Amino acid sequence: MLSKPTVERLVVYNRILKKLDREGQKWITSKKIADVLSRTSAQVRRDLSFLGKKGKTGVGYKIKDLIKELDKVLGLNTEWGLVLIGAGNLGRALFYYPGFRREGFEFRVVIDSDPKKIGKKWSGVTIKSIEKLKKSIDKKDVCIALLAVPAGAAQKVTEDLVDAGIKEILNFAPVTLNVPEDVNVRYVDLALELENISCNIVNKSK
Amino acid sequence: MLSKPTVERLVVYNRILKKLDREGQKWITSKKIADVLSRTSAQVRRDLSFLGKKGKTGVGYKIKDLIKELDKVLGLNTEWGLVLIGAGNLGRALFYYPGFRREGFEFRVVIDSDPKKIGKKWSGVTIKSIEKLKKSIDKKDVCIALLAVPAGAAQKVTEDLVDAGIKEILNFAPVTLNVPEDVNVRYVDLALELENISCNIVNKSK
DNA sequence: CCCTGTGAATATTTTCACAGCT
DNA sequence: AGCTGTGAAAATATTCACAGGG
Repeated sequence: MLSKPTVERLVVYNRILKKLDREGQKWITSKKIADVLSRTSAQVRRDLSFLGKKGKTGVGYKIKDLIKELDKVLGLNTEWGLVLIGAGNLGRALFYYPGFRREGFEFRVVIDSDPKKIGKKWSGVTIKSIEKLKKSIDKKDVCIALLAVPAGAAQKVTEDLVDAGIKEILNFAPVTLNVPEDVNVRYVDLALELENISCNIVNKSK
Repeated sequence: MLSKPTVERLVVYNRILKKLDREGQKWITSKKIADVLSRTSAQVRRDLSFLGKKGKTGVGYKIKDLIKELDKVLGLNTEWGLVLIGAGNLGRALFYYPGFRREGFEFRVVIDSDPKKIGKKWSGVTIKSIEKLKKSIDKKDVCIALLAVPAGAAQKVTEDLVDAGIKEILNFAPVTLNVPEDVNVRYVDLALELENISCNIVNKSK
């Protein structure tokens, strides 16, 4: 239950609903949500039906209730501690990305291998060496790692993360990581995103 | 033919094959590719079968041939011009991300709205104002836009991009974009990636 | 009458399993 | 013997379509 494609859509619905809520709207129909995303209303209803009965027949869904329910299912009513591995250009962009904090994700530990960076502070978080990983994440209650290191370093660092007890990794390095079964990796691969697009262009005519 | 999930996997196969090629390997089997990705060999064969008959029964695939074929299908045997919209932290990380150039993607135009940034140069590319968009991309033969602006600015900029003739957008802004039918948007939504992970953690026990 | 919730139908994707080539 | 390519089966995911509530 709650398949991957469904979760992928629920997070988007949640985002849309929060925007409507900020704009002062109270109620929404499955059709309206569907239209924003160019999907079918049946799919939206099916997806939302996993939250338990929440809609009002003939009227639609109460936005505030839906958000509350979605936040619960998506785990957004807690604070999540993050560790960032790699304080380069991409790492910095992630660290200062405003969208994380807003949804309860907080960088508590930053790791880099460059001695010139170690000891520097980013908004009060001191950049540490990988040796300090386990101690830091235990102390700061961190359970999700963001990996923004060069491809060549990624597998080694991943093993350090696994040793330190991390079970969830968001990987930006352009390599497939080898991890134990109980560790979950999500891939954000920027070059591959562009390749999907170029494939699109090339095969558009067909 | 060539469904979205298939393309999503083909780009990954291509990456793996290029690594093996650099390491000097000549031949590969579907099973070996599958193992790296924790998938089934049948799926790899099915995916690769869309390239036309390329495997050798009893032996496997010649890595160089596969790469050549994949590059062709994925549109990687050409140079692609990119325009970056938004020269903030994320924009800079994207601009200097080494993985793009390597696969033939080149930033040729950079746009920002901040007068303090306009006129500055990044590796020889001058940051311009949005008014210069159409002229710049026409001159520089750009067909893919990377959108790295704040949520509030994204829809407006998108319309400028569409007016300028862009048909492919890789959007990093955390909003759903409204575009004409013939314009394709791919979403990279960093906060939503983390929400998928937190949902994972919360529902892991179930 | 409008919109939800959901069985049933359809479409898509993945896996099985094996014939056939080397 | 080992591995590909692919029909056929199975599993997933999406859409249809309508009963039923307000």
